[in-house]
Amino acid sequence: MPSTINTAHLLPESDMKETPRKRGPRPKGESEQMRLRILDCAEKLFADHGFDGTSIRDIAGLAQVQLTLVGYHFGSKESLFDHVLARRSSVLHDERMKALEEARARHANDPIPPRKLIESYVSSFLARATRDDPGWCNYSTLVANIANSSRWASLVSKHYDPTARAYLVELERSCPEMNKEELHRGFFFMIAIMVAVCSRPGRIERLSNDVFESTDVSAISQSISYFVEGGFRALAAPCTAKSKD
Amino acid sequence: MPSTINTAHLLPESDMKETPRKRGPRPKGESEQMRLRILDCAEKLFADHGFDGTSIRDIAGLAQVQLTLVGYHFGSKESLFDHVLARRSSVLHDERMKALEEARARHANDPIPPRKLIESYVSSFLARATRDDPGWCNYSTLVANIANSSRWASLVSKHYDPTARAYLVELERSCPEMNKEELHRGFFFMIAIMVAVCSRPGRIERLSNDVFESTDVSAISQSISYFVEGGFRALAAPCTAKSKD
DNA sequence: GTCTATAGCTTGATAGAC
DNA sequence: GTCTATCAAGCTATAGAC
Repeated sequence: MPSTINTAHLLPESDMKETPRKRGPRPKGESEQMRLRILDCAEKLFADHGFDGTSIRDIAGLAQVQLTLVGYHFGSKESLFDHVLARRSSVLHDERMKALEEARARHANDPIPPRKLIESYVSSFLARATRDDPGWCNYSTLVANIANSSRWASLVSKHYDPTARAYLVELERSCPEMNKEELHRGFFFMIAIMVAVCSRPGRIERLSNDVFESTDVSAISQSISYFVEGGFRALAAPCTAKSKD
Repeated sequence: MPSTINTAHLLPESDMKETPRKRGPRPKGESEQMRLRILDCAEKLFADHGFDGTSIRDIAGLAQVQLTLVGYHFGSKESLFDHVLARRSSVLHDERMKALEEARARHANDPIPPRKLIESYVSSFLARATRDDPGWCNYSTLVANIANSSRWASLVSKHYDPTARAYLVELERSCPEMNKEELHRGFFFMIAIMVAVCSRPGRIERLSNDVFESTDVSAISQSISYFVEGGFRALAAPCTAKSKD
């Protein structure tokens, strides 16, 4: 089924029929293109079929590249998976840390409102996941698929824990009245919601027998913000929530 | 590595060395035991390594059963997966529907408080997932692993949507003032949190550099309830949450 | 129902020519 | 860097003896 996927936008300019492909180095730049194509196609297939459900052959086939080239550029299959994850997680890390710095600067030494932190963390992922960029869409699906898996736990930690820790530290400053453990749980809940939303486009609609037609992303983003902020509030003041019935 | 798992509790009584295993039917009841053992071991391996990461050979090996017996009892590998999922999802369905009926009866024609519905739905899963029953632990891990995967979406829907829909209908009665779409989103968020908590025991603790030692389940359960209820409240009255900064 | 044996295919990895 | 060719090992599924 990989063969039905449109990857024309990833392929070399043309002349695919007259040249039966010689060996040896290509015109400069082409090698890097192939590298990227492998990465893009691996990303897509890993997202759709999982790690074990995807073979290196599938990837090479979709990327229209020789089988051995995958191993040449990225080593083992696991190493390729790591590269796929790393490429965009570093973009997210940079963006999130930059947003954090800016928020700190804007609020001088005052604590940053929790809502700002929540929105900053969530939207950097969600916005990219729901834009037209097919690469980021595949990536977010992939992340969602492995987010709840113990098998890839250490890989996920490696790529995402540094950012998460930085936000948690700031969040503690923003909510000094909150029990730290509750706060960390809330942050964990937030991440769970964030990735789940990306993983199953249309799930909410289907559950309601397709009464709701549109998957209006910005509306969902806003719902997440409200929901998570309300959740944090409830964790901060459980006495209110404790009111019986 | 399956060989290192202790499955003594699943194995036939003994005499494993003197009988080189004859063909033909076993003493009555033994066949059903083998069936269950296959199911239990499949559940464990699917949870730990995923569908594609588990081979029928692994399952047969762990269950100490002949390779072909797996196919005989459960058909294809996918069909076996379906059986594994079905066995306990039906238990959950029955329990949840019973709890729903009881809540309805207790509140006569009055709407059931949202918090009751949330706790009922979440705790039926979470309580079993965190008790000592290894079968339910494996099952909850398995469910968490596939919850965010598009590949198993239809399977998950088949086994869980009927219950979810029933709770959603009741929730609409309980929160008549809420926008239905927001309410459905909130329910979806709740499920995301519920499964994520099961999937990564210790994740919260590790994110905080192991400052928090215990994975106190009942505390987490309560946090989820507060958080989700607070989230619903925020969705119901976004005007409050909308307050700038 | 249980078992042996094997068909028929796919897998990840690599040796070595160019 | 790219390609051909091939390997040993793994896989699911099934035919057929008992």
